[in-house]
Amino acid sequence: MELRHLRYFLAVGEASNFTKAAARLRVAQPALSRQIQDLEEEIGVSLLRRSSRGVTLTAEGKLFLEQVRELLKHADVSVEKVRALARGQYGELHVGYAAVPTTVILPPTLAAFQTVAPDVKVVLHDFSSDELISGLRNGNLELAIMVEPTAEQTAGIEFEVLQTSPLGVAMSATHPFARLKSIPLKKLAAEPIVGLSRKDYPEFQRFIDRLFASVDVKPEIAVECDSMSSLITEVEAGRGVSLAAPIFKLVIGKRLVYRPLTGTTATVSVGIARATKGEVTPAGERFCEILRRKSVPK
Amino acid sequence: MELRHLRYFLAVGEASNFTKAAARLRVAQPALSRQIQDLEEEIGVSLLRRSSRGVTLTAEGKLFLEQVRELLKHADVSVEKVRALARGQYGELHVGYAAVPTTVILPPTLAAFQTVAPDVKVVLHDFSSDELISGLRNGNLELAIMVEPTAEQTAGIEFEVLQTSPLGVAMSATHPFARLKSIPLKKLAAEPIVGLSRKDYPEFQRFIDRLFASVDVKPEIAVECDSMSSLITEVEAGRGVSLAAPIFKLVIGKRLVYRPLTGTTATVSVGIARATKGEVTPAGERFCEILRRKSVPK
DNA sequence: TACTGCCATGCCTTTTGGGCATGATAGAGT
DNA sequence: ACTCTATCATGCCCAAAAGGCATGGCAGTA
Repeated sequence: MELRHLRYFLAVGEASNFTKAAARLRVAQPALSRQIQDLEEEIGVSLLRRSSRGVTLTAEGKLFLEQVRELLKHADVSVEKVRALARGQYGELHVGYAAVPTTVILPPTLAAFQTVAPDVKVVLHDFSSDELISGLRNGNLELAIMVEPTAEQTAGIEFEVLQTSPLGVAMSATHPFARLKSIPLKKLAAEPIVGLSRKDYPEFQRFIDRLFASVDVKPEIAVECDSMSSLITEVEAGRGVSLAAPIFKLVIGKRLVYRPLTGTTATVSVGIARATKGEVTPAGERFCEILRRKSVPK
Repeated sequence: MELRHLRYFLAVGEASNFTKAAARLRVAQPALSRQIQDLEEEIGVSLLRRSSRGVTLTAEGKLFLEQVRELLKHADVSVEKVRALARGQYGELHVGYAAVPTTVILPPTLAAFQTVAPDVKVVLHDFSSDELISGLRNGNLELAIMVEPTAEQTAGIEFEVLQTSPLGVAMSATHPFARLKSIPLKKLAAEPIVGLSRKDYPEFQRFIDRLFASVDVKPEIAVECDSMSSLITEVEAGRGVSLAAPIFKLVIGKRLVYRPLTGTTATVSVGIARATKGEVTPAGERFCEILRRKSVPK
């Protein structure tokens, strides 16, 4: 039994007439006749009652016709799904992201992506840097949108910068720094700093080190937080100030005050990370394209 | 695209190796290679990654393989269903029945049928004679197990007798007849009779007429009931006595008393009715066979 | 380096689907 | 009643396509 038999049977069943069905199928009537005979012989059941005024379906034929309709539909849909997957318009896309640095780009990217590829299920994973990297390595994540990882993390990981921003400082409104328009690096160096956990965010530690190397100080890390919300709470409570990028303003609301950092040219970059060996699906590629487009500062 | 392509792809996908898949399919490896190439070309997506150590599925290939598994399974099941339908082991069987006359034969028949054809959904319809006949005529019923219909009803209906029984009389325990061992027809003729409605059970009226023609009396029909339970209630209440077959004893419990009727050789027959033109499915035929077997008095 | 296992390609054979002409049949129209 | 016409089946032939065999290219392995 081949799909041809089923297609032919469907045509005959719907037309109740070999001649017309044959015309619709663009084959000669005898050829069609043969194929249907072969089909009936193979399944061993007579599906049609022939008369000199057309054909009618037997009970078995009716049942089979239903089944054949479903079957051919299923076949079409299957092929279409595979094609859509290849075009990046079907499937699942697991995207990891660092919540704070992506507050601006991620929502419009998602929206744009969903209009372009509505049948792709985007699964978002809000992870720490460390979890993002290991997610990429073990294949649970296809892409991660995150702060540039450190050299150790980068093994087997590709990183593509999307946006680079200057640095700033976040502090509680009652902190003395809040009266300044901007904070010089030297002043910051003397202040206790609320940081991110070494374990989950190794790049933070490295970054701090490099930043303060220029002024030859090792700042005091007052506390290491394992999430942004804890960090904000700690800063608000006055345990210290925090390094931040301008985007940080969006998530601190009125709880904290943000001031630019001067006396340094250091910047922080956000971008797309992916496993060097990991295959990126067409859907992933599309997602990246949109990300790049949305990242161009207007 | 033909089922062959799908079968071949399934084999290759499962073996991850053309050569082995070809062996399993009993075709030469190059032939298989070609078919898979054709398949990939047709759907326009590469499904396999060839290497010199076998093949691996691409993401698209994995998706397609799943689909193909379902599809081929579905095809098998469909054919099997059609064959089962042809063998009378699948489908729906609408059987109408007269509740009282079939109390003995129907349950064991159903039980036997369900062990023989477990995948046939038997749909039972407890109808009046009139409803049974029209059900057969309009095709809602394939078979009906009922009391022999009258000549008018029989147009376009075939009837096959299963069991014939003598007649008796049912009455309340306090009725004077209850003290007799049997009731002569002549005595019955003088008694008010509780009958069945002319509309729903036309054969009842005819039957009464023929029965009493021999003694040349027109009995008084005290009340016409439209169901057996009403009839029993009326008889129990003393509105009159009722004609009955021995089987009636099973449904009256201790509410009524049953006595044989003498002075007549009249009998009542129960059997299978079907539409002369209506096609009886193989399942229906099987059901009839079992009915016949179960109807042979032991 | 030779070897082995794998898949692809080229060429030929076999199978089979399909076209054309024609036959058989039964209802419709005259 | 007879022809006409529409319908499906059959016989025969051809062409397309599936399949087989031999072989080639490639990569990991002994």
